[in-house]
Amino acid sequence: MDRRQRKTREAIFNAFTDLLSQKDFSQITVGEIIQRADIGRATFYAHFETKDFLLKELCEELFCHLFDAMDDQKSGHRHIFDCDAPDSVFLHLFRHLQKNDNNILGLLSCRNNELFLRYFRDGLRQLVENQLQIFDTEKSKKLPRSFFINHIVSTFVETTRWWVDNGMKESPETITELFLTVI
Amino acid sequence: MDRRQRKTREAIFNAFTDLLSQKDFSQITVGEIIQRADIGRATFYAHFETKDFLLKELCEELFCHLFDAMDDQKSGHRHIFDCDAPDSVFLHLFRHLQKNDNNILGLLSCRNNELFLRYFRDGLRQLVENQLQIFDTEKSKKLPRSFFINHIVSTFVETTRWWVDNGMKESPETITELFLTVI
DNA sequence: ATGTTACTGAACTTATTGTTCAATAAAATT
DNA sequence: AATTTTATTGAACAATAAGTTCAGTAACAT
Repeated sequence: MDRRQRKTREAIFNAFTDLLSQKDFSQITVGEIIQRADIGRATFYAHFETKDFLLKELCEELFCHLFDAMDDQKSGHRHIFDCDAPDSVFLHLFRHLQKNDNNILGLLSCRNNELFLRYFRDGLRQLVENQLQIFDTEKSKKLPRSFFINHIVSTFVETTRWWVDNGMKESPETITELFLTVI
Repeated sequence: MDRRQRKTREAIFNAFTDLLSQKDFSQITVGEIIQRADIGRATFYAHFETKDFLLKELCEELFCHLFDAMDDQKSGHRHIFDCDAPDSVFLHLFRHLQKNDNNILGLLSCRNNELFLRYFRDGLRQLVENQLQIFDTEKSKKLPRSFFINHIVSTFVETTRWWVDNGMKESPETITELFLTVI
């Protein structure tokens, strides 16, 4: 990819995440983005069809990065639900989130958009589906599969949200424990 | 309240819920609302400052109605977590939702707005907080209070969402059971 | 009957979106 | 090094929507 393209793309993403941490997605205008990114209006539209697509691509970058890192580590780990096991996928996820390399948490905070959460959930859902065979307990067999997956995903998202909204005082280990307790 | 005011207010609410069941909140314009409600533009703004306030007031009406009905029945019911008990608050909630008197479910469906969900959660949170003393189990005592409340509320919302998105094939009783199983 | 309040409709300003295009600068190709 | 391709620019443009204003009219209350 052209260096110029990479640079403007980066500039747009940076400006956009900055703005997202300050205000709701729906109130961010293209004008603000290009002003902060210091690029021309036409350039923005050369890269992204709409603001929605910008969010979509940003999410894809962030989440693919996050979930790919998980996928690398998942093979061979059986005790996904043993919170003492240092290789718990969920613990890894919480640790990655805590680092907050690319400001995922800013976006996850409650003032932000449903669209963003949808991408996060979709990524998680895939991850959980891949691991599902591992935790067939007596309890889970009574439940419809999609319901059960949905519940795990939702609980993970809401746990993370609670964590962020309360200042992330707890360690990833503690949060993983809380999460596994309620599951 | 003036009959004229009541009528236009009603007309606006009706037009708005109609539109909400068809498309996302963010894509609904004031123009569409007033056209469908058959009122003047200035009239709309005489009633509601913005589209956001319209949603806010609509939610307040719907949820106050819903949760007030619950409050009427809550006193004296101790076995809130016993799903066989016919007086389970959650069962009542699911039943009320199934009736869908005022199209809450249309609004709850996944394509709709975060703002709407926030009001729903707020109402639920209050309800759950009021009932919290009832279910102090060994499990729940280990958890931070706000985390636990949040978890119950989230699980209720997500259960309902799953129910709606899957066509509401299950009876309120079944859903209550699923809900209580994962809690 | 009179005064008050709510609705109307049309015109208007402002803000935002998304497009177009000719000019320019950077990258790739020969 | 010269040439071609590609990305960016900036400004102008049309289209849509938000929100305001106000004089005129209809409904309500006393």
